Amino acid sequence: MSKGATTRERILDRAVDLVAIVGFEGMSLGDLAKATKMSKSGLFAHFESKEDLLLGVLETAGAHFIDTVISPALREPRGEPRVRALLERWLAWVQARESGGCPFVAATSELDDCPGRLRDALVAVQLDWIETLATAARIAVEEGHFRPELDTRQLAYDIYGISLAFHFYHRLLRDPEASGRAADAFERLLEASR
Amino acid sequence: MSKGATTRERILDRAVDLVAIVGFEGMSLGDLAKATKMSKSGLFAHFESKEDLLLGVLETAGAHFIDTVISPALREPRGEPRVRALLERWLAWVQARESGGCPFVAATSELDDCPGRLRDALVAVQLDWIETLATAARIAVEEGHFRPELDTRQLAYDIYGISLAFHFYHRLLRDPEASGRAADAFERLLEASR
DNA sequence: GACAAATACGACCGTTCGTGTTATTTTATT
DNA sequence: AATAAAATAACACGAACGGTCGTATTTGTC
Repeated sequence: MSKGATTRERILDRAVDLVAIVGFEGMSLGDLAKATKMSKSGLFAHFESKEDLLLGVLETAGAHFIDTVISPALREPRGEPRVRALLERWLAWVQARESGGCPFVAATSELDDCPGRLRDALVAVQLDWIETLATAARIAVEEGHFRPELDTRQLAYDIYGISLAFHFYHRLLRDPEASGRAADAFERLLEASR
Repeated sequence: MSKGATTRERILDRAVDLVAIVGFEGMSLGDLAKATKMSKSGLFAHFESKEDLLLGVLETAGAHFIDTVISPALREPRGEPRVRALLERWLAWVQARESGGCPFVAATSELDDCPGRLRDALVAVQLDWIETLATAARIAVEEGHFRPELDTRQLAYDIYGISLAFHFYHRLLRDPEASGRAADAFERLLEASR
């Protein structure tokens, strides 16, 4: 791989962290230049525009998400264990970034009213995630772990809610019981799905 | 009331709407000046600093929230009807702002990593809301609508999650089934609480 | 109607924004 | 070692940022 591509990746990796902390709009090229110890122009030469850079950030974050949340969970046995792994990995994904939280959550509030490629990319990532949850649930039905008539897309919604509530309790309220609350809600949800 | 105070309120009202759309960091004094048809300096004379203005925005939004969500719900009969009203009013509060959504949700991602008066004010509003939910649930236990051993603070967490998932489904994904999903989740939650 | 206070304005400050252009350094190839 | 190419830096730009200031206009009081 060329040095340019390597540098580009390094920039995007730092940008993902920064975006999670200061938000999409909040991250300036100057900030990112300092964080990467590059000049603003040297950094910017790797991208056509700031929107292009931010698209790269979403892409990179998506790849990280797949690597650290989805792929490991998919290696768990089909059925309930896999569903369980998906939530647990997601919680860990949020907790691992002690400052910033989930970059997709951070991006949502800023982009939900701004039509464009950035918003589209974010929606695509979120739909993929929800689809992954629903599919894992459907497999759990097939495996006989969950009730046959279970609405798996509704289950995906429910898990999504538990995740978001955790994110807010943990990061805004700094509630030490956040993960306990999430676990409690999740166990009851699984129980009701069997 | 003096004319100055009236103008200040008018500014803050517009600012609440604007903040919900473009976010806390996203709203510039210039934008707000245009939205209020005032000069930037004439507008700014009503505030010590931008942080002071944003604190006013949080305060104003909090007052609106109490008027349109909490107070009407508290007029419902004690117990389950009141709990139900709280969620329904919250969903309506989000849907009413067709652009922007809930200003507190918008503010959270931007402020959760920025210690200061703004963050403190936001946390206070959210804690009040969660407290309100938990109290309504506790009353429902007293009234015999819910199980005596119900963990009412956990129920508040669960409702919080349903609300957030709705916000994201509705505003980011533009899912037309968002409110149906929320209703479904809520009914099951109530059922399990009885 | 005069006058003081309250309110709003336009012009402007220094800074930073995203984004070009141009020059210098680093890397790869011969 | 020389040279072409790639990568980075330096610098400049117009616009917008939060914020200040002196002045004009409106307002309420006598």
